[in-house]
Amino acid sequence: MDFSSDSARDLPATEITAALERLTRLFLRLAPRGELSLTAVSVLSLLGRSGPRRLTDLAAGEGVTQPAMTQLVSRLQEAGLAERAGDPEDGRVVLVHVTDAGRTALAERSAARAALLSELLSQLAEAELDGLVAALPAIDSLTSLMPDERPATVRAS
Amino acid sequence: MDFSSDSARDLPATEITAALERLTRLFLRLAPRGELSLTAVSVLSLLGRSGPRRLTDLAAGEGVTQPAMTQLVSRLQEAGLAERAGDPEDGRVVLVHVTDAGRTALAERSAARAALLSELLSQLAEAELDGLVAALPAIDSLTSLMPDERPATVRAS
DNA sequence: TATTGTTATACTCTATAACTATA
DNA sequence: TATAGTTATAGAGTATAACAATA
Repeated sequence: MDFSSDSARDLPATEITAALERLTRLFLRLAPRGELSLTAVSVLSLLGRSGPRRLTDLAAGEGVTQPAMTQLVSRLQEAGLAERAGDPEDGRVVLVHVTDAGRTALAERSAARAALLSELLSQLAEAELDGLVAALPAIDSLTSLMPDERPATVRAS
Repeated sequence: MDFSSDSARDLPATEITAALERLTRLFLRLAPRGELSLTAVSVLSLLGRSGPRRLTDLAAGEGVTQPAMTQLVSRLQEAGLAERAGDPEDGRVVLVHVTDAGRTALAERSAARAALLSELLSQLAEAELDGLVAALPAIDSLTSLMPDERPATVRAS
């Protein structure tokens, strides 16, 4: 094998960007109406994995403003998916917990999404699917490289 | 090589779904504020590639309602990125054109995105980058499999 | 009548600015 | 004073329903 030429390193990021853009659009349109927003999913998922978090930390981690997180948590709370609790060590702090209903909703959503995507994946050629699997490590790395502090406005269409 | 076992076909779609979901979120947060929405980009891109289109066709193709497309085109027009023109053959029809400013804005946005992503890609190991490139055909197929008629509400966080 | 597009209205999610409460 | 969080208000983008104009 020749490791010195034709490296992927030489490929313009433009191609990958374009592909990711189409993929993002596909993924957003895959969502049935009335579902949890991507930020909501991300928050519930984090709370489920790592336990209660401060509202400010959640806002910073998700790249949204503190008021936006206040409102998201309020919506989650009204839906019974999360709860606010005080911090005994600091009266100003709000600790956000995921509820059992929140865990259930998250699991159901994941299953539904996987089913939808599964249907699409089943239409891929074997080689294409292998390619997708080969990309998983890169996706893991990329997403862990994501800076937390970017306060980007997320617009979805 | 063994093509009969350990096929990617056997992998749970759950893993791929989760990875693509994280990737989508990363990509959405990569966007500087005040940018064009994904639908706007998709519309301008289509108009640039294939020429003027009817408003109804654009709405169907983007999976949004006709009123939503009316409003998007109005915003694009106010921003000078697109224009409305009548169809001499059918007085009811509005043909949407991209302007030179629209082409420019699209090109600049693509370049900016590619630059941001490039920075992240440069931090990947060679093998990871190769894996990402290997996934491009699958992403192309997936996005072309996307049904046009899904009227999903697009929520981005 | 059917089709094309717009207007009216409401909802979700976001932002910035101003505010309250605690440290 | 500084920090944590909320409230107030506005804007983008979407939907459904009702409408106008043309075929």
